[in-house]
Amino acid sequence: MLAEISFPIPLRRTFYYLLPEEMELKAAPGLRVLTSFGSRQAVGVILRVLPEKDADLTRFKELKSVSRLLDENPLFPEDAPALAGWMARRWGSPQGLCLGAFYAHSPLELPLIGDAPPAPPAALQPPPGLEKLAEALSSGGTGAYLLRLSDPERRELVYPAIFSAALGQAGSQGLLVVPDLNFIPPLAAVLETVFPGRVGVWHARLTPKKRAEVWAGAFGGKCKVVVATRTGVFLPFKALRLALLDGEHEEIYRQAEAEPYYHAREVLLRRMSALGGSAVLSSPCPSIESWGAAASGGLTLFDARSPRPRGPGPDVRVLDMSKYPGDMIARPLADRLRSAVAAGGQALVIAGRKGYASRLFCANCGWMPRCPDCGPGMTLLKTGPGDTVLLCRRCGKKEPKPGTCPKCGGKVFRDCGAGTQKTQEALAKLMPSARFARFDGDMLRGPLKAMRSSLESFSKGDADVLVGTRIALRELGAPRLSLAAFLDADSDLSSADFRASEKAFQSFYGAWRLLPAGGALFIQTRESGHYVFSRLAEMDYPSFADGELAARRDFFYPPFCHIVKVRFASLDHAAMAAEAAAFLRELAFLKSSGDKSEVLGPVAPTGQEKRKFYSEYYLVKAATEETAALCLEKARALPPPPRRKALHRGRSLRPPLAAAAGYPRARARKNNTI
DNA sequence: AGCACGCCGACT
DNA sequence: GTCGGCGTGCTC
Repeated sequence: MLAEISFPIPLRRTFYYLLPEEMELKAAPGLRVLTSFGSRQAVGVILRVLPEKDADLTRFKELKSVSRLLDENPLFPEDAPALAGWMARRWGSPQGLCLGAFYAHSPLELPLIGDAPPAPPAALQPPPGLEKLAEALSSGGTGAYLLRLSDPERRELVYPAIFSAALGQAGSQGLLVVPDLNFIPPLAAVLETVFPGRVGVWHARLTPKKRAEVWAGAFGGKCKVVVATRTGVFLPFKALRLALLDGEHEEIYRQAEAEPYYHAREVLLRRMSALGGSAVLSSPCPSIESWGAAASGGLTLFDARSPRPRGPGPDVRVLDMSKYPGDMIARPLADRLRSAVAAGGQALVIAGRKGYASRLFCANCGWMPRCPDCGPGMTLLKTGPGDTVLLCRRCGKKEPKPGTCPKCGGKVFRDCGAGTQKTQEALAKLMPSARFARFDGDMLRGPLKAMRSSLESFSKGDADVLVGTRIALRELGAPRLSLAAFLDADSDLSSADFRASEKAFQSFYGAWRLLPAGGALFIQTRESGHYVFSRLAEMDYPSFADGELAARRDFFYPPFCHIVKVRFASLDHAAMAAEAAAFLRELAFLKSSGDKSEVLGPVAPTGQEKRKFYSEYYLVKAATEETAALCLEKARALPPPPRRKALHRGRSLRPPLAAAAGYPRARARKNNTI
């Protein structure tokens, strides 16, 4: 008998190994094996056990034998190979890497499973409005729910009650996935009161010893609940009954930087459905995908916002920056900032993303160039030293920088858009005596201590002003917050991402929720006519989400289609064009498919003709998941153009360029959700 | 991914 | 003369 084995390597192939006779009966899909692989030993996972006659072995001179069977039972009762296969098709990564995500932390020798004490959880009264959800979860069975919470603080009340209701059965386990490392300690602490001594935490910064311990706790059942970051969706559980995804709209759940690509929300839903357990997606402002799923019945919506008689909420003011040409901080905001801080309040200032392309405007009248083809404001792009052009981030159109303002004839232009540092300097000038703290994306990467101390200085009240990027929002607890301001909402809105409006609204909404009734939310923009602002006044998320969903339907975007982004890159422009043309020929079948599937592009996002490196991408909007997967396969199967060895001679090219030199390689990946 | 092999420049 | 950097090819 043979075993078809998958290894955690970036290869889209599996390998056949001979099964020694004594393993023939024990071998089964989902079990790990130790084998010799090339010149080393490697752990792989059996996908299939098959007789020799069923495999095409003509290409091999000899078959190696499996050296050791590592497991007696699959680590994942939900069939990890099937889930990994689905992931591989859905996001286009090699199945071996997808499977590798599940098995990555499994020890060679599985831990002995001790008997877990069958302590019943402390029975908690479900919070008002959630009795039905608690009832549904406690009755067992399969379910997928969308939970709308009002304040972040309520999570610590609601989540323990939900887990308490769902995990009444002895041996059943729960998983709580959070978007941020900093959320783990407080949530683990409140769960600890329900399941004393049986709460594990899981994240990338665990020490090896702790990691092994929690892994074993989840696997063996000692952990009743694990509180985890994104990678927790791949943990093995003995009897997982409930998985709760906190902040389900957060972008962090999408892994797009390294293979395997995946979206933790979808993996979790799929996994719980395979297991026959329940999944709860929680957010104060659900993703439009989940909102759509709730509308179509895929998710059951529970609204658990506390009925708070807020009266008039915080003041929302959209400042049209074309009225304040040249100002980084408009006068009304500056005044309010000063008075808020003088009165002992705290202010949160959200700067545009660090390093984001800036916008050009006339210093005299505030006129701002817009894309003549599709409308949004154009961003400034440096093409060389002292050389800039205007770029539309939506369609990729480029325009020369105007010499004079077409509206007023002014000759002086300024650009806006500033990072957190520059912003802090400007604010310090405005309020010389204020104490500042800063929080941007870099701090998530840096040492935990630095991150915590920066946030704590604000949450404890030591700092008056926190300057940060959008991510500072979800980190925040601020006792005396009375003002929040977005200095440059346009950097979000002019993004090419079809999710731009959704993300912008979620940010505004997130800041608004942090504010007390007398507080104020300021938004600076040069796009005050943009439709997200028309819905800001009432801060009614459902009405925004309904409108957004309708727009997605009209313009055929997710969740109504599946998007495949295919990028071409090469040093050789002609070769790239040829490859792209070949790709478009392959996709000709879309037109005759009779559905709404279509191809957009090409878009050259960096688009610099003068550079020696070219790239462009296409967006395939596929009507079904299967069509999307097919397009992904077609892109991948494109014949590689002839290699040009000459380029590899002499001094070496750095890897990305080296890859581009030989192959104008097509890289494709699926980037929609649900 | 990892690992070996082979080609060249560099250094005891 | 070897050492080692990296480009290239292979893994049942």
